[in-house]
Amino acid sequence: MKHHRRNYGQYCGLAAGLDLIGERWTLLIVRELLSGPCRYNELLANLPGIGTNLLADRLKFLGQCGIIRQRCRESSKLRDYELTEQGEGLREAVLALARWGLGMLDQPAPGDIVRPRWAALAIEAILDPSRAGPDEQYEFRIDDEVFHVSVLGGQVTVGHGRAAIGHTLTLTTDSVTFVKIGAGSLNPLEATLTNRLVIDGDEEAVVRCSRMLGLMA
Amino acid sequence: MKHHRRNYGQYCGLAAGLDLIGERWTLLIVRELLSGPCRYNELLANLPGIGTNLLADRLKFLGQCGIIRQRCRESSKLRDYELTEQGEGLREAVLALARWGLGMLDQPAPGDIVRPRWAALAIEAILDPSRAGPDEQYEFRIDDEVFHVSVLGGQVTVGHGRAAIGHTLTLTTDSVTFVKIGAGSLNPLEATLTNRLVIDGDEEAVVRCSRMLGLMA
DNA sequence: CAGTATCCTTCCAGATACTG
DNA sequence: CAGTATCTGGAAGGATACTG
Repeated sequence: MKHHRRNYGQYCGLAAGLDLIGERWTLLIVRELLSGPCRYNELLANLPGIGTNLLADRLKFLGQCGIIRQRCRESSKLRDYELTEQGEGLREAVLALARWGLGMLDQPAPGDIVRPRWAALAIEAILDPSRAGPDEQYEFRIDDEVFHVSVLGGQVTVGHGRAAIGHTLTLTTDSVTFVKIGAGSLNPLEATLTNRLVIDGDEEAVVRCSRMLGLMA
Repeated sequence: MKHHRRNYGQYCGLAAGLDLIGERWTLLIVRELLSGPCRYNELLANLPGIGTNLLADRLKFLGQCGIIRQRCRESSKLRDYELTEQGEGLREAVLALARWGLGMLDQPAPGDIVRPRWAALAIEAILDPSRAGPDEQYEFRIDDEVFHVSVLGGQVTVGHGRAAIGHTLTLTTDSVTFVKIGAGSLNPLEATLTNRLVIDGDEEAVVRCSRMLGLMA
């Protein structure tokens, strides 16, 4: 006998949305899945503190709502979770919230954890596609992970792994430094001078990339 | 002896944002304030189920975070709450979430409540400023409240009350009908035929308005 | 690896009473 | 009117142990 899931009882887009993804941890699970399918234990590892029962509950509910689905890979018996089209539709909302949250962010509190993919989220949140230049790709090396930003016909996408074709710029940094830059609490120039940020590539590309990320006028 | 407010402990824009506005009711309070300053009892009345202590807690916390402030009107001793600039910064995130939630919304469940201002939020969520035409204003009469949409130099704003200058279109409907249209579960043409939606004004203006709201190609 | 099951703590809803 | 204070049952969250 399942009890009613608590909901706001309002016929309103926001309230209805929050009834689905407003509970604790849910949007962070979506954040993880926005950068690609994940296995159960990957989620558990990237969401320190969640507790396995809660993760299972959330995944089950999100599955019932049609926001995520389980993908069974035939090769191995390992299953993983991925966003459905509906779930992918949360990207804009997540980026908007992340952008706002970045603006409210200051220094990391002692004990705070960071992940390279959250820095990648920051990239996606702060970049302005309307300032994109001609087609090219950038490679971001954050801690031990690699991401690429590709500009293609005015469309900008951020993805995991190396750039498909040759990139015009390589940026190397650590997660904290990048999040700080995104939050505006660290000047990219200062980070470069202290060697916490290393940019390698064509000077013109550096200008185009910085402009797109809103780091210079 | 204050307990620690539960937080995610992640140095990430999204997690930091959720630490501030991720708790139950919080974003709905922000939603209310996005359409203008509100008094305590107004909030209480527009958020059925919240409970006075919880509302007080949330308002206090939002105040401490600098997301809202209390405005003391000298004329009367009545105080009201309004968003700070930081709080206003949540508009895009709220609209993005509302847009997504609208897409997931079906029919109102029995017992669901609706408010005209939530329908106004739906207007704001679905309208596409890039499809705005020349300067003009529209007046929306939803239940017993009036809102205006004004197009001014490509900028589109939705506000409470009547349009400042003459409007080229008047739309009359009820909250449920409008939210349904926004959710895509009711065809505006059908609503017009059944008289649940009445549009009055220049035919050209109707086309421009519908286009901006994404109700026609 | 991918979850259940269990136990305990904290938070929330709803009611009510009180204050300036 | 605009809150604060207190109480209570129930639901949600967190930690840990266990299982196919």
